[in-house]
Amino acid sequence: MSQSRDDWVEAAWQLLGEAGVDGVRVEALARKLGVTKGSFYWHFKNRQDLIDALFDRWFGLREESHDDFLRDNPTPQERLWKVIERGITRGTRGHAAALRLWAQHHPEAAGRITEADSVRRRFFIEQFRALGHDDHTAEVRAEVYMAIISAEFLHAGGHTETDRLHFARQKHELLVGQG
Amino acid sequence: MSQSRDDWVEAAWQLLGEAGVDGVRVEALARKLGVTKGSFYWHFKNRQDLIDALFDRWFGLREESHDDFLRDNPTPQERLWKVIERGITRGTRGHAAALRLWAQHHPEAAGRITEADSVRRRFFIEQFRALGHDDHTAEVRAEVYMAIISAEFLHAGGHTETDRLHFARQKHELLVGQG
DNA sequence: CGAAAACCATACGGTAACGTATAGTAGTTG
DNA sequence: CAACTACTATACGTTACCGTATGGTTTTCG
Repeated sequence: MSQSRDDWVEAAWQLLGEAGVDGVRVEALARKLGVTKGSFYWHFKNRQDLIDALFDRWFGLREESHDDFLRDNPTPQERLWKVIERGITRGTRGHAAALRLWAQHHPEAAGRITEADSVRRRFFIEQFRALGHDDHTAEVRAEVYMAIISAEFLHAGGHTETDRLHFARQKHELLVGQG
Repeated sequence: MSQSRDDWVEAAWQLLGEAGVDGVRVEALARKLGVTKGSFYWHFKNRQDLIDALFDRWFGLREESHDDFLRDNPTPQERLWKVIERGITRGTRGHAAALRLWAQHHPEAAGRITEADSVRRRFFIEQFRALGHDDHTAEVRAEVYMAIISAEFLHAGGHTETDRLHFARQKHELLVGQG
C-alpha cells in the first residue's frame, strides 16, 4: 500500500502519545504501517525529520482557523473555556507533555515552543484583560490558567473525560468568575 | 572505586533529569561512574530495578521529616509557599515530569503515583480549609495550586530561578491571598 | 508504448544497549 | 594466614535500532 508522508506522521503521532518521543522509532513505525524502512527513508531524510514533522503537526493544530475560533466564541469566558475543553476532549493527552519534556534538552525545539507559548500567552492575557483585569493581574491569571491546562496533560489519573471536564469547569470558574 | 547502590541511584537521578527515563541506561551510567556493568548487576537485578529505585527516591524526598516541615512552617500560607519554593529551588525540574510521563504507560508506577498524589492532595486541601475555605472551594484551589507546581516543572523556558520564584509568588498570592 | 517518477523490499554495516557468565581483587574476619 | 564477602573487569550472545545502497514494482504521462 502506498503511504503518504502524512500517514507516517499520523502513525508517529499516535506512537508519541503512547511512548514519548523516544518511543517514536523508525522500524517500529514501519512494522505498524505494514511496510519497511525503505518507504520511510523515501519520505523522510532521517528520524529527526520525522520528529520535526511532529512538532509541525502540533503547532499546526492550534493555528487552524484562529479567526473562526474567535468568531464562534465571542466572549472571553467562552474562549478560555473552549481551550481547556478542547485540551480534554481532543485526544491530545500526553502528546504535548511528551514534546515539551523532550524539548527541554533540544534547544531548537525549545525555541519553537517558547515562541509559540508567548503567542499563546498573549492570547490568554488578552482574554483576562477583556474581563476587566489590569495588565498585572491579567498576566498572573493567564499563567495560572495555562498551568491548569498543562497539568491536565500530565496527571494521567483514573478520571473519566466527563469528570475531568467537570473539575476543569470548577477551576475555570475560580479564575474567570467574579474578579 | 567502590560504588554503593545509592551512588548508582544518585547518578541515575541526574541522568533522569537530563534525558528522561528512557535516557537512564545501564552502560551509560557505568561510564559516567567510571566502572563497568559488572558493578551494576551486582547492585541491581536489572534495569527495571533501578527505575523502581528512582521512584523510591522520588517518593522518599517528600516523606523526609514531614513533622519537621509542619513545625517549621506553622501557617498554611507558609506551608503552601514552601512547597512551591522547594520545587523551584531544589533542582528537581524535569525529574517529576519525566517520571509522571513515563508512568502513564506503566500501570504499577502509575498506581504508586496516584496514591502519593492523593496524600499530597489531602495536604493541600487541608491548608486551604485552614485558611477558611469550605470543602468545595478548598478542593478546587488545592488542585489549581498543584497544577501551578506541575506546570512549573514542564515549562523549561528561559527564566532564571529568581524570576521563577517571583512569578510563582504572584500566583501564590492569587490563590492564597484575600478569599 | 516507453520512459520517468513515486513508492517500496531486501540486504547490509554499524552502533548501542541488555543481561549473563566467569574470573579477579581488595578488604575483613575467624 | 585462609576463607569469605563485597565489589569490579572482561568477554560474550542477543536484540533492536539507524541509515545507506540498490534494485524492483507500480503508476503517470508525454
